[in-house]
Amino acid sequence: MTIYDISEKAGVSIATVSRVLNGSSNVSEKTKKKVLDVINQYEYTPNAFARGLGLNTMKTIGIMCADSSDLYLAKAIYYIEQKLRANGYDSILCCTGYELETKMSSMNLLITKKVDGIILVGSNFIYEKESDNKYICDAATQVPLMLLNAALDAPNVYCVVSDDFTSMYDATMEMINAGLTDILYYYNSYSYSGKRKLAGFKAAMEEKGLLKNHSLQYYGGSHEDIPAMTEHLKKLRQKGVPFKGIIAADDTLALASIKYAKEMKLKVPEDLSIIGYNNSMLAHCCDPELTSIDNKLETLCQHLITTLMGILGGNEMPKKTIFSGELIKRDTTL
Amino acid sequence: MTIYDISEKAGVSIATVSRVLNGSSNVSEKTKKKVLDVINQYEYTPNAFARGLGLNTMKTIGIMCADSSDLYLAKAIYYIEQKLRANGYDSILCCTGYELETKMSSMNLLITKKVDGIILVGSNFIYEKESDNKYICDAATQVPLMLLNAALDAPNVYCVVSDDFTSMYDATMEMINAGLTDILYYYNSYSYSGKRKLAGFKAAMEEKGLLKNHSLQYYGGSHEDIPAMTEHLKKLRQKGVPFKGIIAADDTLALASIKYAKEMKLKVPEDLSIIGYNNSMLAHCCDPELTSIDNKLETLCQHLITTLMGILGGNEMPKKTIFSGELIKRDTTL
DNA sequence: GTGAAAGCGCTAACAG
DNA sequence: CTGTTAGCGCTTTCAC
Repeated sequence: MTIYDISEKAGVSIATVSRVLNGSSNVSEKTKKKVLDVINQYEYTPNAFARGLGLNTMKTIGIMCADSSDLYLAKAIYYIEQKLRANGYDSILCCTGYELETKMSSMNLLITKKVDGIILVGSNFIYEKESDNKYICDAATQVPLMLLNAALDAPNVYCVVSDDFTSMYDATMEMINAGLTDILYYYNSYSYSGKRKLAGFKAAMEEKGLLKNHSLQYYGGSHEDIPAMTEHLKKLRQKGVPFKGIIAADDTLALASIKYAKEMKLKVPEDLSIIGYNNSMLAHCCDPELTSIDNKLETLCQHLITTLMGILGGNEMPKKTIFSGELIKRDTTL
Repeated sequence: MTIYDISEKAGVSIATVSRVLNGSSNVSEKTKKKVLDVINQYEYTPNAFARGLGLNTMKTIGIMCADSSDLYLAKAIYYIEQKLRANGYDSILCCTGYELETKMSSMNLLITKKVDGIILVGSNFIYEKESDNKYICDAATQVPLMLLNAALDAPNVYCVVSDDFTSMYDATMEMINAGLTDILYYYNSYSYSGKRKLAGFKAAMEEKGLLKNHSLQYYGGSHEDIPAMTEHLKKLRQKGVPFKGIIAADDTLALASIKYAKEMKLKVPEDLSIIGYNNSMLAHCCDPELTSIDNKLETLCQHLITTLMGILGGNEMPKKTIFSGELIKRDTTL
């Protein structure tokens, strides 16, 4: 069933059918109804490929994320997909993994598929070495590139970020002001936002003259392996590293910290204060419940989509937007 | 840059270019190289829309899931997307929500977009009322429909399921054999697999003559609201419902059960045994760590994709495949 | 082994 | 207000 069949059965030209299909003006109510009746009768729907060819768009946006099963990324994808569809766009999802090479090939694939834009979810797409970010700039010559929680200054790339630096700075200050001096920063990523968080922590600690050699503790294992993280902390303690507070770059790491406290018979927060990041569902999963930084993910996503729609609509849009986070206090801090 | 440009620059016809592009036979090595050189030189890539129009496929599969941020569904999506791409297919993701109406509209959208197949992730797409499943059967007249952890006997729909009945039956028996008699089944879904699990529990309990009126406890609130689940259990105890064991249809519910035990100063597993379902990362998030049923999600996904690829390749494939689960014992059971 | 040409189904400019 | 027609870029017979 094509537009030709419909036009024939309705006794009009294909142009007229196309017009009613696209809600175009300048069709008399009468013929409009006539056409619509035939369309409904035969349950005709236009061929998306043909339309795509003519319009040079199929109204789809590529979403890239390293791992869609990561709690935080999954939530972001959920928001983004919903909001895109509310704007008449579909999403092609690409779980790229954490390797540059697979990211590049996913990017190419999306470009080849002629998506209208690409959203990079999460800060791990930006690399230290400028040349490693070339794949993003290249892609941006073809379609608008949106970064969620990452920043890159290049033509046609737009960033929406949470102010991780300030969030972390404030959280650290809060812990310091509660009287703690030995505070550990426990992190597992050198991504864009990872570095911002770390900088926020360092700034606060240095300001108070509390930063020590051992203050920064990097965990290099699997992102989901909580027992391994706990083990890592135990080793630290065995080595004699002292700490009364842990600020984690991620709720998972914070959860591992709570487990660690339990295994060491430390009371939380009396013996050990803990702050997490992301304010994910995990914050409710533990005992005591986790104090965590909320970075307003839904707001970020909403803004990102609004921006993208603006760009696709041909409007000038801000290249970078920053939202501030908020510390949600629960029971792992004094 | 089109195939015409290439053909011109290479001094051949577009047909020849098309042939080398599609790795067709019957092109002399010499002209092949000539064409390839031009293609590489201009970094030409064929227009996916035009190709789609001609071939009537763009090699994309629609993935529907109620909520991509649900821990279990997110994992499934991750596996599925990766395996699809490994087979040369892309995924269009649709987060449908839990309403029938939005599911139907998502389904239509995917059909309209002319995907090559649709995967329904999770058992909440199948309804009690047969007429409510019509949207699936209708869609299946257009493209193959794959159900993950759900079953529906209809033409062109294929199911890959975990044997939830047996998994739950075995787990229940195990708890009974450990000496418990007052066991609560705590669930939050009447989906296909939800009902299978429930049936497994009931079968075991009835077999031992232990099923009581209050054995089955339904939680109707938000899927992520752990405090609400905990509260629900407290109310139950206040009402005088006795239980020494909880079998949860979901790790989240099990986690809430652990929280409940803590708040009531009950020792786990001595005073209260708990078994969860899905063996998600949550099982490691709690203290004590959660005994949970693993339903081999990756295996299911792998098989589902293999089956789908077979169908798309024109092969006869099994309409329903069942895998069995496994109880992973940790510290919430005796 | 290669080229010419007929679609694929739709949109949009142009003519009436 | 409606119809005619020329693409959109590729695949695929069918000749040569």
